[in-house]
Amino acid sequence: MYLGYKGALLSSNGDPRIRMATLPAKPDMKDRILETADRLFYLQGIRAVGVDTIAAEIGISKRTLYNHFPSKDALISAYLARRFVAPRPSDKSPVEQILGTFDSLERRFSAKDFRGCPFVNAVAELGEDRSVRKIAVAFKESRRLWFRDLLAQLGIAEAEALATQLALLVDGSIAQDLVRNDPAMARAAKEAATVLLKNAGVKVGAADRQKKRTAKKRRPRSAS
Amino acid sequence: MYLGYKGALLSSNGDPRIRMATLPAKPDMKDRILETADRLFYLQGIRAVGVDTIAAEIGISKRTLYNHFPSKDALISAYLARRFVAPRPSDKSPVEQILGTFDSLERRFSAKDFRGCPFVNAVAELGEDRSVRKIAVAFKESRRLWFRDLLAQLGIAEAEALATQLALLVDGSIAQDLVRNDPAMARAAKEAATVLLKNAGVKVGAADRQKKRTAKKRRPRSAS
DNA sequence: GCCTAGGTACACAGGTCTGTGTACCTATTT
DNA sequence: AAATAGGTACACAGACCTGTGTACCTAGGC
Repeated sequence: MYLGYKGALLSSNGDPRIRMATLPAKPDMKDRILETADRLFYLQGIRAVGVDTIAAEIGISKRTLYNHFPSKDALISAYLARRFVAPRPSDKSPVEQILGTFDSLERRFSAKDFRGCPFVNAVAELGEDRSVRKIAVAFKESRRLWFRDLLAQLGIAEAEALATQLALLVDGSIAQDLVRNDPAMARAAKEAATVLLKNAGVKVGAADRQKKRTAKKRRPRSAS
Repeated sequence: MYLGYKGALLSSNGDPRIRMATLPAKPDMKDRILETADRLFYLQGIRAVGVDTIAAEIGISKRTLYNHFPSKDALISAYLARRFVAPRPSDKSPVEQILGTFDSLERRFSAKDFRGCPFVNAVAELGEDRSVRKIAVAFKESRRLWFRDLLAQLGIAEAEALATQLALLVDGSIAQDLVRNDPAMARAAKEAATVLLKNAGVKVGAADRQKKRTAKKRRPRSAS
């Protein structure tokens, strides 16, 4: 027997007036669908997850899903749009923000539900789909520009080129971690980023270099 | 009417003795299947390509395909195994080999049939598939070790760490090019790699830095 | 001349996928 | 009280997928 969401369960279960007044105050069905689709798409792959699966996971009927999204493609687009979050402004120094990026990455790599960059994965999976490519490019460029502006604040002449290189390190560590499942890739990227920054004339303080709580079996003298 | 491959066409087309002696010397059906699967899997994605499509592309029946590979999974494994090519030994200096990697990448990026790293793509698409992950890790590690050994030849102390960083740049540029379709990502990676090498005490000659045929709108003084 | 290996053609089982149609049920608004 | 909005249950169309069954045909080796 299919029960669906709680409201249905209760109301099909005796006196309908028993149901709690706030129950059908479901927190926006559309959001629930999107959130579930996000999780499944990201963890298992877009093609690997059918709309049936998404609906079943929430406990709604497929019909309801299609009442909120006209097609799976629309759901995919919404999924990627939802993943496009701009970095929030910070009080920290530009250098701290730049290097902190790699600390964040390391934390995310350590989470067991990290599965690479959703945009890169989507492009890899969906190939030449125009809209997917478009949003993926926009995302990559937004992060590059974020780096560039921070570097510009530091007065770096080659901010453009260096921002691109930092973006390479970010995506490289993500790809490597996706395959290897090794959060140390983020540390390696941070060390490389530090060298690049220093080479561009940025003063990198020791506090920026050593932020980690647990340094596991690292050679202490490894320069950067 | 279905004709299939040339041998069938000719022999069903009048006197059977007309057929050229070497025609059914088909260059190993298995290889043809694998080569076609490779092309389609790589360009369109593994899940996106059915065995029907592969068979139709060659002009053979699906039955023939299944006589050579017991399942699609086996075909996928063979595809990835085929992509696992170790870098061939070279006479060039270690530095030239390392930096030449990025020149090769730029050339590959410029080809219109480049679609990222097949191993990363397969992991992104197939998720937690054990055998896929295994071969992908092996491939990534083999390249990292190749870098490491070249660096060791140069007497670099931190060969391990630096090799990892170079690998990050390689995969970063691949991911970025997959999304952006911009071969310049390889140049950016090469410039970053040059900085890292110099920082490790490697002497990088001008010949290593300037190998490109056409330098398009580059600031001439951009350090590396 | 016969046998075998490896093709071909074609049907089909059984599953999954996206997307729709339809009838009903319930809560809120008017 | 009636209408509306947004659920549910369920069937189904139509496509596509992997994989199998079967009967045939042909070239080459014995």
